[in-house]
Amino acid sequence: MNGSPDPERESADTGVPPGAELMTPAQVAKMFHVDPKTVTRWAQAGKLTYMRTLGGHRRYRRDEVIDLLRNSTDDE
Amino acid sequence: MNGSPDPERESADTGVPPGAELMTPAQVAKMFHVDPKTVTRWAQAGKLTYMRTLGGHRRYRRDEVIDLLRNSTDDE
DNA sequence: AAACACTCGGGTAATTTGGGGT
DNA sequence: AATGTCCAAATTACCCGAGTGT
Repeated sequence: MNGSPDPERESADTGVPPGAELMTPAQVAKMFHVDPKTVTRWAQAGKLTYMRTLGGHRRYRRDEVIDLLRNSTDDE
Repeated sequence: MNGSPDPERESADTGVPPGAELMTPAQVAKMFHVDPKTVTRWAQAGKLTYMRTLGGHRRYRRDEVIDLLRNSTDDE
């Protein structure tokens, strides 16, 4: 039989470090209470880092959004 | 100083060459923050190479997924 | 053998994209 | 300069029942 016990049946380690999780435009838009289109403009303006799905949709980094939200939520 | 435990140990056990490890649809989906079904569409569209289990389930190359992720990142 | 999570298909809503205009 | 809305096309998300689990 199998000598190995079962060290790991389902490794959840996708290689995605904490803070690198991605968000959809709608998610970010709701956090700022703005239109998703506005979030897109921020991304295009280079104010927000993003990556794209293979279909071309943008995905935003959660940690960066949180950081931006902090800076804007606190009246500078 | 090395905080990293050890990124991979399966290759030593299975004899699979580095970078050739396979990922499930759910794993890939989490990395892109999309639905597993979407990953399937990418595969069907030829945007992602895949193998199949004997039962017909798709498996993706971690190597290629990581590369696609890095290339789609708009980080300058 | 049974149970549970995940994936397979298809089909149909909801979201996103890009450009243009207020 | 910055934001919200309208449009059409494309992409993605959720629904189901049935099969897989290197």
